[in-house]
Amino acid sequence: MTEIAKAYEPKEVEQRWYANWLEAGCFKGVADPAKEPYAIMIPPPNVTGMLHMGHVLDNTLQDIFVRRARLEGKAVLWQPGTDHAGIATQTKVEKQVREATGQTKYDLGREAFLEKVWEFREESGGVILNQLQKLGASCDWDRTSFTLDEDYSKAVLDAFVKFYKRGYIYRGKRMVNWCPATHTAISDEEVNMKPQNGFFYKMRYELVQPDGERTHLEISTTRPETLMGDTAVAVHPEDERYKHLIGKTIWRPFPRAEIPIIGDEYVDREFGTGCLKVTPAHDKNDFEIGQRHGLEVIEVIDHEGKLNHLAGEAFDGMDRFKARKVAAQKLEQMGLLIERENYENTVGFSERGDVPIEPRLSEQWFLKYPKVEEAKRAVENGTIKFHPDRWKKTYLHWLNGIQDWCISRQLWWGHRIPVWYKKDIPRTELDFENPEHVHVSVDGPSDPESWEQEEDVLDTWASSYLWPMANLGWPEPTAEQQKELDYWYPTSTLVTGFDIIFFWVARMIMAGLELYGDDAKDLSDEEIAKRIPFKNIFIHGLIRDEKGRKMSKSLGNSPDPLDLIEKYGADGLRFGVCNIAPSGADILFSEERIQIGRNFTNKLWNAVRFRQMSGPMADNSSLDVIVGRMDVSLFDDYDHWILGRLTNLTADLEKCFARYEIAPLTHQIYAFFWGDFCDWYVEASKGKLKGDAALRDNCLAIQDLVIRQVLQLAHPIMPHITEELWKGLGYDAAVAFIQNTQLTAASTLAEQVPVDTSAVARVIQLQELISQARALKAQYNLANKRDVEVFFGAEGSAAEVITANVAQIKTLAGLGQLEALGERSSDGLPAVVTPLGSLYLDLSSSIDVEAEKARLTKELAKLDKLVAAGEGKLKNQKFVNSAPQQVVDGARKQLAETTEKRDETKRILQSL
RNA sequence: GGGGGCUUAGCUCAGUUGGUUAGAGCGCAUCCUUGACAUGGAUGAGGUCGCAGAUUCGAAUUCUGUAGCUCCCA
Repeated sequence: MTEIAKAYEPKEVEQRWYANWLEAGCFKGVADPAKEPYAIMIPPPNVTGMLHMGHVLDNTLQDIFVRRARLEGKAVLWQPGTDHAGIATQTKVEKQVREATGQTKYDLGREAFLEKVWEFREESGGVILNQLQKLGASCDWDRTSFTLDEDYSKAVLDAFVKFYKRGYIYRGKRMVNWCPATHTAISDEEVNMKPQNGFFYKMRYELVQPDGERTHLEISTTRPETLMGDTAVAVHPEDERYKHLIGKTIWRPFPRAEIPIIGDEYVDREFGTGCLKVTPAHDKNDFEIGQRHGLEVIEVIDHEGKLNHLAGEAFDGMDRFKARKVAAQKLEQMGLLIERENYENTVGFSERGDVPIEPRLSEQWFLKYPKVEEAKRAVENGTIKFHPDRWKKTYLHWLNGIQDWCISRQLWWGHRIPVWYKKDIPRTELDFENPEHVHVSVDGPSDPESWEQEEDVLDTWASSYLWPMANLGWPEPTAEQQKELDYWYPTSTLVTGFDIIFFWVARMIMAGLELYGDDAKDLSDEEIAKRIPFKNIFIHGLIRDEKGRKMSKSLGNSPDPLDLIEKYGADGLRFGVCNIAPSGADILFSEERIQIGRNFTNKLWNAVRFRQMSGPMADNSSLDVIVGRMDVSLFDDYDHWILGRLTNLTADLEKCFARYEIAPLTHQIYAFFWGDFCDWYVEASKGKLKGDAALRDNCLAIQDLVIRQVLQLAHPIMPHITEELWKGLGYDAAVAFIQNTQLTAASTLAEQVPVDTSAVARVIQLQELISQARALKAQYNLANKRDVEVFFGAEGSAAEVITANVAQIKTLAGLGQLEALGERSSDGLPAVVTPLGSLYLDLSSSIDVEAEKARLTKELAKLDKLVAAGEGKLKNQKFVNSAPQQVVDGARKQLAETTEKRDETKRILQSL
């Protein structure tokens, strides 16, 4: 730091230090039995994704945790990597290919298409990781992992095979959420419910045998396009209106067919007409009703969301939304449509395809979740802790109503399911119990030519749920990997957003419990503690825009983090993001709100710059050396005070980390450094720095100590600037990088530096006095005059405090003279009352008596109220008897002070 | 329908187990380019802590009810 720029220029500093760190191998995770391990597995971003604000938040928090852990002397591993993001990546490449050549993936074929995807991933797969480096992320990049890496893939298949052999995985024809845009099944968690404006159609189906009263039944539906697949009409079995019709039949209007009327308790009598058309092929509930009553399942909508020939010739090949209108028209023409009313209902949308999902019957692979009870127990008994704690309710609630997970996807990009079918046996005749029919293994059959592999791949989450263990060498660790597993697993903390508690967090826990270790039915608490993937889960909110809307490309409300880094610096952005990251669910983001980060880095920069300008640099190589430069006999009240505050800050931050309370971090550091250190301590020091050399050097040693500690405390949040300043002030003489130093604990600090607590109390009084003096000056538009003369009316100990600190008071309040009032008359002088007695402004002329009277009258009223409140409280015997002694004493002291201030204010007012 | 969360200054939010006179940042007003910093300094205005009860000597904080907003699940 030879050339000191006036403003901090982050760009060059950040690039330089990041390169230095990489070169020195600062981020390497080295298992060291002498140290406590601390490991975080990154939530893998999509391999083809771009950095967005959500990543910035998530990774800044992780970096804060791991950098703090290093300063606490732990061995740290932050494992980076990406996942293959099945649907997202495949659709992206499909689109690219289509735009470039007009070809579909079917034109290319499976292998050629996958080559294209791999090419795409080679080009863009590293982008997001480079972006994380710009943010300063201290991951062990040598370990960068990808869910389709060879070893990782083996782990995924191995898990599948183990689950299959243990009976957790099965194949079945079920209703799934079908995405007609991406042609694949998706899990319940990938369906977003959105309110939609549509119509509620009321129509009539003709009874085959009229019951005398009526010839038709009225039926309500939002989806008339499915009526061609109706195979029954259901009523509630106890519905007086209809129950006599159960067992009779009714005409489906088109294709015209006689279908049964059935009784089923699922039907809500109050809803609509109380008659429900049942389409088992295209509605989950209808399917279940169909199962109960043995109904025929007629599929009339295909995988693309188009109707097929079973819907009738007129509809064959028609899109489902068009078919809805056409079906309604047709009903109208037939005189069967009674009314069409506006209706808002919620419709499930495919997260990836962003089209309404189509419930569809299809052959899929399912995973029955293992170790659900243990997964609950681990969280209930605190083996795994959520931070904030309340998220465990969400987790437990989900586990209580958990349904089997559809893990197959009709995609090509992903882990192809390791199941082979014998070629000469028709699929419908396969016996899954017979290994001659169906082969399940990681490596496949020894005679692959006589087998056909399952076409489907696994859901991406069915690979990333192994992330913590597979990255460390599970399931077949080498001797070296075994050591790593023993050392790092279970990992320390998982940092992620609440939106993937179901998708990922819970599944990782269950996978770990089932797979990490031998096959076991019931697990003891001890075994659970060994198998869990992580011990702590830090849940943060989602970043939204300033109006609370989700950030999205289409709204254009999502800033590019790289632009923000360009403008504010990575450290500024990190500080800003950390500063607005409360524990609540949503974080409203606006650029305005992160400017504080840039401002703070600049403040830090300039304060250190001022330290350099204030006097000669001295040996800063260690805490002991700096303490050795200090001379307690020269300490003034401010010296004691700032060191006391520094110890408090250190202790407060220790508490924050221990409790996973991240929100207060930046506030604490900001308030101490800007408020206490710069605004008070440095300002109070300015006189000393120009005077006596011994006093000056003592003061500089204290500043060096404070800055050193603050740089360490702030380093996890702002790694680059703190490293630069660390070197700039020569703290690096013994250890090259700040991250390799030990953070001094609050308890050690308290032992090293003597703090006179009575001095701390005096400074608080002095600050009040100085603020009052400044306010008095401002009242008379003298705020910026530095030669103002002020008298103080204090006597006794208060006068001693003022006299001892007269230089600092003059500097801080900007006074030319500060003398005892003595024999002078204070009549007519503007005055303020402080904890150390009254101050009088020497301004006999040009005083606005009326304004002064008004101000003091207002002040007096306020004080009267406070005195009354205090007296009332102390008159209350119950309060005096039952409140703790210190509270009562405090109230007495408070009242005494307030009363004195009130009386003094009254006296001054009367003297005017 | 089930579950969670929120409601404190104009805005965004802190407020630890109830305890002295409820805080911060931004914004606003007034003044200031004095040799660290205008990405700055000083001062000030601004709050019946959603509403109604209850417990308590004492409630922003605990409990009950209630209103509004929001998220998740069905």
